Amino acid sequence: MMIDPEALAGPSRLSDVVHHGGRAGGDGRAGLDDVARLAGVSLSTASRALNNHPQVAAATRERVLAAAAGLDYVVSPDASRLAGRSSRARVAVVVPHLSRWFFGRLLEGLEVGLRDGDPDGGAGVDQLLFLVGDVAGRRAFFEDLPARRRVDAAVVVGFEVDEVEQRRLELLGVSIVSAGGPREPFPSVTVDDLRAGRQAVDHLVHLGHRRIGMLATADPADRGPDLRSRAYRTALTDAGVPDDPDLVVRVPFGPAGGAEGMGRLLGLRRPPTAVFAYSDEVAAGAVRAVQRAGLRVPDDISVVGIDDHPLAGLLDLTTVAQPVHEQGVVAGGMVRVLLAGGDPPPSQVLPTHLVLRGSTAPPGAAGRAET
Amino acid sequence: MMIDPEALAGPSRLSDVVHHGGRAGGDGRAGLDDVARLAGVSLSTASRALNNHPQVAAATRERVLAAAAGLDYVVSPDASRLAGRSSRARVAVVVPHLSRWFFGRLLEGLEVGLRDGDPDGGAGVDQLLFLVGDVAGRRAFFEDLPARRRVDAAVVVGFEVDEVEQRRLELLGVSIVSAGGPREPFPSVTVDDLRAGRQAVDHLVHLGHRRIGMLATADPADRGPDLRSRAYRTALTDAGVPDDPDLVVRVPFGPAGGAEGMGRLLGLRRPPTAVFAYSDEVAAGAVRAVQRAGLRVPDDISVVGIDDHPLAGLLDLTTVAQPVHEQGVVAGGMVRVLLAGGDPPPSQVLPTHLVLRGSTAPPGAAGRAET
DNA sequence: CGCCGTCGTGAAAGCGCTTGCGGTCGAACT
DNA sequence: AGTTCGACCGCAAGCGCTTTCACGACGGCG
Repeated sequence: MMIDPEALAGPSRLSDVVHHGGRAGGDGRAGLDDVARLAGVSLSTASRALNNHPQVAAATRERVLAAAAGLDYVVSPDASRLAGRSSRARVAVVVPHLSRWFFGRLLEGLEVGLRDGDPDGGAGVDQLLFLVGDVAGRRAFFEDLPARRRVDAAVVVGFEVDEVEQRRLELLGVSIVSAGGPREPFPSVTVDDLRAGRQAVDHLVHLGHRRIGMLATADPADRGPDLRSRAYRTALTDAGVPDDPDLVVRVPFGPAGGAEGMGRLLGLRRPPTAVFAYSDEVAAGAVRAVQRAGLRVPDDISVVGIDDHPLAGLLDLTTVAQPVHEQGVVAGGMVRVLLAGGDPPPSQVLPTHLVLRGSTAPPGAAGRAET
Repeated sequence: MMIDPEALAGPSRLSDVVHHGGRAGGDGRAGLDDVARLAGVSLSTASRALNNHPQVAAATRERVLAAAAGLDYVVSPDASRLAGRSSRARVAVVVPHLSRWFFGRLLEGLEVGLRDGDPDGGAGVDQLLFLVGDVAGRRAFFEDLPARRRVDAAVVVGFEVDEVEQRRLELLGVSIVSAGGPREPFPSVTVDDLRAGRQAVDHLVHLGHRRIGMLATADPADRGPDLRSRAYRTALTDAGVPDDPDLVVRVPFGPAGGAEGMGRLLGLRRPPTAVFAYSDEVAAGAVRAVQRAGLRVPDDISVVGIDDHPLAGLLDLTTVAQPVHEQGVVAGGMVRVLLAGGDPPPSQVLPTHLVLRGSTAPPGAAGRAET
């Protein structure tokens, strides 16, 4: 340890916590040997008792447990692990962003999925957070593999790993689960982006729109096949609408990007009557841009997004909802299965559904804004 | 390890990675002894070389490093730690929510603060994530202290710890930094909520409002003195406006809460002409409620929030911006100082500033919406 | 009443690494 | 040329646990 224990605030005032044992106020630094001594047993027995080995007599176990409690003892995960026992499992959570609602929400779900049904009150699994947002961070993560040798499993959240990254990941030597992203090549839980996209665009088509724009995003780190864009294209093709490349603009993620993109679309000789945005955050920017241009949503232009972001309701945004929290929960469950040594669970695709709100209407419609 | 290594996808295809050493395709499970053998030195020298001890000859170091690289070796953090060395430091990140923009954004900052200026390419610090959102989780965290013995420092993000929680935290025996929350009792980085509140409310007062409502939040887990509410009260007192308890409503955090609260305010015999919301998310809901009621913002009612949420611009929301990302960065820096054994750095209070947008205007104003 | 299977417990051998304490050897001294 | 002194390196002792393996003490059996 390079850490100076004295760096903490003055003389610790924890004398009133416990002081059964010899050491006054067990300071958490008591060793297993202290416990054993206090309980009047050997190191081995103490260890066995604490690990619920069946071979120790109930009475002895009690004594050890009491001693441990008295000394305020906690096993050293490092030593425990070194000596072969699994201690509490550790999982790497690899996530590109955290300020976007989707990721944060998914992680909240992941946490409950990982902890779920742990009866002994102990938090089930330690989560090591790896933020790989920018290209540099991402490269560093896959190159240096900082999770190496320190996790028993990993979950990759919301982004696609390419061939070589995948190979690097396998070097971790642990099970990997993917959540909220493409469903290759690990056990994963996602939604069907293709279908979600179709739900959005088909909705516009059903309303009668034919000239439909798309606001796609171009995050340098979030590459991979953009299924939502593909859905857009096939939906239009299926509807017999000719392809018009001008109608697809690629913008940075977020409201600003959405506004910018919508600006571009509005600047076209023949602007679209409806727009499908990559996500609600983008859609929100788009709506705003429409309004700034003196037009109305949905009267002049319909906008549909994806996610059902908490603020989507406020913006009265029609969107395709996806179960974000649940994706996390399910992923957490998968990780637990894998940690328990189970077979890789089958990937799951969770359903999405269209949420009708006030940002879409038939082309040229009027007076439907308040519906 | 209870983890079955075979649980991973079939026969790993990593044979093409490296295979300098004796072991074909170093599988990351090579030990320091392997490295030493390959480099033709003793265990101790190998260790020293890898740890950049000055006492090893440059040539030897090179040889060891090469061997390590060849074998694709990584030290076992557990063993390393056990043996006394700090290995990579670990810090607990304790955070109540993750789906709220503020927290996610702050954590992004924290990550860069923790990693900052680490020239050797290694990710500076391991972050252990602890989500303590609900009361149960919070209780569990402080009671079981799952971070015990596994972190070298902790940062508490965005919430206040009470007396007994603080005492529990000290049991961790490590330095603690608080970020984005109340500034007691640890080294902390925050904004002055009192001042931020004043900026918001004073703004309304300066515009000429006298009947000003407040949308406070009541998260069961986020207790502690609500400085923003206090700021509201003193601002009004200073302005000579009599106290009217009806004008303060306490609602759950979020847009829904904001809408609900605004509904209550609008239902008053004499509704306010302006409202100060605890945060932008709440303010957004409030704005929406106003519009749903057939009134206009800011013409009929002004609304001001706090945060400068990314979507605030879209909603044209006047707000008091706070440097969220930066709070994280600074906190990360503090942690690093503490980890390095430095003295507890002084707490920092970062500045906030009013961002004027279209959701506020003098009472009874009209036609300023587009300004 | 002595033999053997169980149950409960200890002693001791590590897990993979770091490090204090010498030892070796060539270079700089006298 | 005989020493002295660094610079480098190896030996071995742990770090705090888990876990074989072996051992004493039972009780039930023949």
